[in-house]
Amino acid sequence: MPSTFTPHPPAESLVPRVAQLLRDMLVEGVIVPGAKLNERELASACDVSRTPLREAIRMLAAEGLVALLPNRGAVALELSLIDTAHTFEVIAGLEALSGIYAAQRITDSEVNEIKATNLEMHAAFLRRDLHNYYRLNAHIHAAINEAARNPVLSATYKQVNARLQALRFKSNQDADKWREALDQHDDMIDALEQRDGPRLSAILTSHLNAKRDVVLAQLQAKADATAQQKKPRTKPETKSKVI
Amino acid sequence: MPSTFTPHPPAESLVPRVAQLLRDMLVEGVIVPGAKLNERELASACDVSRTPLREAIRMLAAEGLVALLPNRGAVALELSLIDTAHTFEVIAGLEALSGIYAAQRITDSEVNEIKATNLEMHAAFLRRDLHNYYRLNAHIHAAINEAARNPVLSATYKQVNARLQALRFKSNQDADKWREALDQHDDMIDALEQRDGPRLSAILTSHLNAKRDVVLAQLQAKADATAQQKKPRTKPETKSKVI
DNA sequence: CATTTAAATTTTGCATACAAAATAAACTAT
DNA sequence: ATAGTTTATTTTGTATGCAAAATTTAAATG
Repeated sequence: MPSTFTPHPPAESLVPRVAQLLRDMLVEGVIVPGAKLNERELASACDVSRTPLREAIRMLAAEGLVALLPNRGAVALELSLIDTAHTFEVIAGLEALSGIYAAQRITDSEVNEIKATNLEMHAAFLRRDLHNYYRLNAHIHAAINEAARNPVLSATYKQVNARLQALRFKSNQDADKWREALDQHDDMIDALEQRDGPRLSAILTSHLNAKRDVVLAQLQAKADATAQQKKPRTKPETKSKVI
Repeated sequence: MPSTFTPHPPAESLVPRVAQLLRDMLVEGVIVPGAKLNERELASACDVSRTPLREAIRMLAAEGLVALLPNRGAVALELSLIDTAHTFEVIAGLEALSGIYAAQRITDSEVNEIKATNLEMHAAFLRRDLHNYYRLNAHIHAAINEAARNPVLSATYKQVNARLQALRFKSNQDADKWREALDQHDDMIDALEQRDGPRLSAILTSHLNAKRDVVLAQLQAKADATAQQKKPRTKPETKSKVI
């Protein structure tokens, strides 16, 4: 109980706050995929008791961001190659759906905002500014989703998309594919301006499929590298702790 | 090791079990939309303490089956007309997506199983056997979803669909529309046999749109009736408890 | 008699306590 | 030493206790 007066009143309850903290940690990669969630540790880190922490963890489990192991707590979601492919299939479907409705419901000013963001993204590309490129890219996709004017769709999209974000696959990509992605974004905006839902939907689908291929290739490469690391000789002198 | 031998070992932990119990109660209508979930009451009904019950409730909240009200517990999901429309849009999109992949991945024996179920459903229609009609209908849609061979899609579909199930809109429908729905099912199977994904997808979309219209009309009618009920006179003698 | 206001009760939210299970450490025997 | 076994420690799962907030009931005021 804080005897020192709290600047902002008790605010909302702990569970949603802790859930958001954990969500951020998972999506930002502070908690890496496969890591186990120690209740005592996280509880003290979030400065709450285990009760609200556990309730938050259960919410994240229902959201698919962590997996619950009976009697063994929770671990951060770890997507296999096949899981990732499946998740991309769903995301592609949800974005395609967003595209259909966004084309019907988007306002002119929203289109303008997306156009502006797209230009900023091109600028980030020219500067090879990965961080802002990804940020602006995510912003465009989120804007299309919002323009679909369907909160159920938005929530579903965000939930599934968060699992992919937790992968943290923002590595530098092939220049050609990158340029291709930018072209697709230009096409998207064109379809949006013409309010051509089916075309926007098709572009989004192929865009997401291309992204899926890039991500899967990266994951595969990373997996190969890790496997290589594991047997450079028949047996490395000592188990070199890979931290 | 338990000294008193347990017929079935301790089994799994309480939270998943309680969550499924509550899920069933919500989907089966034992807990009606808008009803408040009393923790003490439900805990004793499920024969557990409030701790695992609360964790289960948080999971259902993340699944969208209940809403959490700060300091006021949880209430069973209550969908407005517009919420229902939004949810149907998402379900239609997810089923359309399932259709695309199911056409690519379904086996002959799975198609046969669906054909058989479809015939049983026709039989149920002839007998005006609502209960089995709805059961078999749900079974067909679930089978198509499974045939898409995408666990992420299946899970997402089930999660969103559960919210609609909780509406319990299984009232007797217009005979013409009903026949129409049956025709659409026949068409679906035809498209499946031909492995025509886009066609199956289109049929599923229009099928779901038709279903949405029926459900919305029913909800509207019910809402009108309730509104009517509310002012037959300036005030009914006593608040007649509608249980 | 309706409408506030105040007291009593219930209910939620959170922390703590304890048992069962899992994990880590220490020990023994080969 | 190494494998297996036993003991200690940690960690999870569940129940209980208590304070704050909300709800209900009763009293009081106009």
